Amino acid sequence: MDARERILSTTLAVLARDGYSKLTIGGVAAEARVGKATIYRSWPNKPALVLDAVREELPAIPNEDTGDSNAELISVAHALADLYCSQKIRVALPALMADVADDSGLRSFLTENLIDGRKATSYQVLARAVERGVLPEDTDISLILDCWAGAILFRSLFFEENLDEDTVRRMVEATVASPPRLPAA
Amino acid sequence: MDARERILSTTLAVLARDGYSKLTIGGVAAEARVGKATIYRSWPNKPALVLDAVREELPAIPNEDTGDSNAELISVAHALADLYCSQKIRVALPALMADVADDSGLRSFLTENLIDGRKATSYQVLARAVERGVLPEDTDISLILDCWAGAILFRSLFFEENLDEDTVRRMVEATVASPPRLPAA
Amino acid sequence: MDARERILSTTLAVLARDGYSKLTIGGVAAEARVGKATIYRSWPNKPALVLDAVREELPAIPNEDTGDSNAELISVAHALADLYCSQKIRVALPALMADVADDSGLRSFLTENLIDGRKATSYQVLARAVERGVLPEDTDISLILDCWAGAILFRSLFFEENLDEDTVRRMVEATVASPPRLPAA
Amino acid sequence: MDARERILSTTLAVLARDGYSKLTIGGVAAEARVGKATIYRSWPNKPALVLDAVREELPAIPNEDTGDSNAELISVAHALADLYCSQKIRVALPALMADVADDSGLRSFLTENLIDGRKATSYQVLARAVERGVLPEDTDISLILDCWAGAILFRSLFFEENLDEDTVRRMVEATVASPPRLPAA
DNA sequence: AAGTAAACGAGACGGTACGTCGTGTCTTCCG
DNA sequence: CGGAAGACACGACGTACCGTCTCGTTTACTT
Repeated sequence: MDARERILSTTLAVLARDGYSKLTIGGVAAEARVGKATIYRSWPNKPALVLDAVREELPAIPNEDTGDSNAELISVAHALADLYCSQKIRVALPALMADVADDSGLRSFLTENLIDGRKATSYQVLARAVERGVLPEDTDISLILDCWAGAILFRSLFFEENLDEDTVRRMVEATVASPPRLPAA
Repeated sequence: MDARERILSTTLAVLARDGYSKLTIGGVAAEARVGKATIYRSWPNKPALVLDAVREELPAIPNEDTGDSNAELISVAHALADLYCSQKIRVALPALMADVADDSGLRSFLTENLIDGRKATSYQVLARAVERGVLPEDTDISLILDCWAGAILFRSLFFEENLDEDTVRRMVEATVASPPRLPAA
Repeated sequence: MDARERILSTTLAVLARDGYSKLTIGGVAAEARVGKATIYRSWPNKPALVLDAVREELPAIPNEDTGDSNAELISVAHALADLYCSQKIRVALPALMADVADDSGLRSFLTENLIDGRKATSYQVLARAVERGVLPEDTDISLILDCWAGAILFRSLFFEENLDEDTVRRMVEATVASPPRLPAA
Repeated sequence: MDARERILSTTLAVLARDGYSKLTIGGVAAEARVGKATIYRSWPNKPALVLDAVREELPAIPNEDTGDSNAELISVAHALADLYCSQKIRVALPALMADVADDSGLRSFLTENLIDGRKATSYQVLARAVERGVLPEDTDISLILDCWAGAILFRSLFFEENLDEDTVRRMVEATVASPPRLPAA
């Protein structure tokens, strides 16, 4: 087990045990039996380290073409819920968002790694639904996705409440019944 | 101008000028020509101070009964957008959410002060729309509000993008055309 | 029991209980059920207060003319030992000496109140011994007194050791046998 | 020039310039371009730091066997005078004595470092005088030394007066003529 | 007896120093 | 010779007292 692995897994362990604010580069180094410099050689600061540690093994968005767009849409929404309600994300994301405020490089890194890929995948699923006529031509796909993700994240952040399966389904059904449209161009 | 006022207004000024992470209790104290102890006498820590400073003069949710529920719904959504896109909130909210993670007392203080009141007011407006038949009896009002707020906040946080007037309108229209329903009970 | 008395006796009590360094004006005020300003109205600072509190009821130097100068000299030396080994003095004097270093007004107040009077009295006793021929005409009385007081204080300060009765007697006897002389003029 | 040296020499400089009471750990750190933690890593508090800084380069007690015990005794007394009247000691010792009152560990450190060694050396010189018959067999050497040191220190502390050469000589002569004896055992 | 002034308790206030902690850089020394 | 160990400069933390300053509220003296 090389240093990098030990550092990342220790980071996750400390994060889960002590939370983000009590996680310290020095603390992780000590616990991973690693010199601080070894950490700083690979990551410029705490949010970068945490982001790197958290990034992996998060739920992905399913993009299998099953022929049944309704089912696909629901599983996309579920995947979003799984993502934003995962323990790692709940513990680290708010703090990362905050720490990242001073560092636009890190900000885009975060957005690209956690958000953009999943949004692109989700977009493909919804675009397929449009092609199939399940959603109208002028559907504002991006807005739908942000509503879904936003609702999920919002409840997670402020109410410590995860969207349950049924609620996700009702939200998706309502959206499908009448999705937001793109501007008239 | 007494100490409390001087502290709060200095806090807002520093927040706007330097951002949350560079705001320091000692710095605010010095700039407000106040002893640090005077701040600590009234607020236990930085997030509490910032929250208190930020809390005031944020846009409220309009709740006038105009007879036109469609217009009312749109102005509620606009008010939410104004809230979550206000400079104060954008600068402070992510950091507050993060700092608050270790302190459930502060967490509920934040939720109660920034969220709950506005959600309750918004709820009344939507409930009126239900009474008038603009929205169906079994509308999941709370879910609608969290979708709206979530979408707005999500774009603000990750894309530094504020929902423009037209987008808000399209989102509301889609919701009204087919709102999410409450579970079958 | 008026304020002044309450303050002084509380000061002595705190001094005995907590030592000089842990004695604070605010603490004395609280314990004496007195406002801090009431203390500051009468004493400019902590050493002044403590000095005032300590000053009273300290052993005086006996100056009775008994006809037996040898006995008188020994009781003077004993009185010095009693003074510098008294609990009040041991607790407060070093700290007073230190605090007083920045304030020459207070320094002379201390010297005058604690030292000068006793030294003058002691001087009289030794001068009487000179008159009687127990000590030679050119005895350096002042140097004798400073040797005695110095030895006592020195042992008290550095060795936490009080000069016992026998040691005092032997010191005095040696001095009487061959006292230091004044410079040849 | 490493940190330790820089700290100690800065401490001495500040001590001489500003006095003990205005010497601050933070101030020394800033002036020595050193972090406060670096000081606290090596010294637990201000008196320990000052004691360590002051300890070096203080006059030592001469212990050369010249064959002339009278001259040796006088130079011992002179060395004591040089010690207790040295600027470093005058500035720091009273405050050290005071601060040390709460910390018996530091107290013994002080005593051992400043006093005991010199007293032991002085003792040897006087013991040699006893061997040579300059002083009687049953001389209370320790009491002599404490008288000398005490007189010197006493005048330095309370009268800001240093024992001049002649006075030291007269004090020593008187002592030699009739030293205090040990208890009859 | 009422009115007024002084002294008082309580404690907020601006400041200064404290001693601790974490950061990110740098050096030392061991395997 | 790469990496652990940790010293280092820096700066914020939250606490404790300082000495000053308002506040009301007793007291106790004047009228």
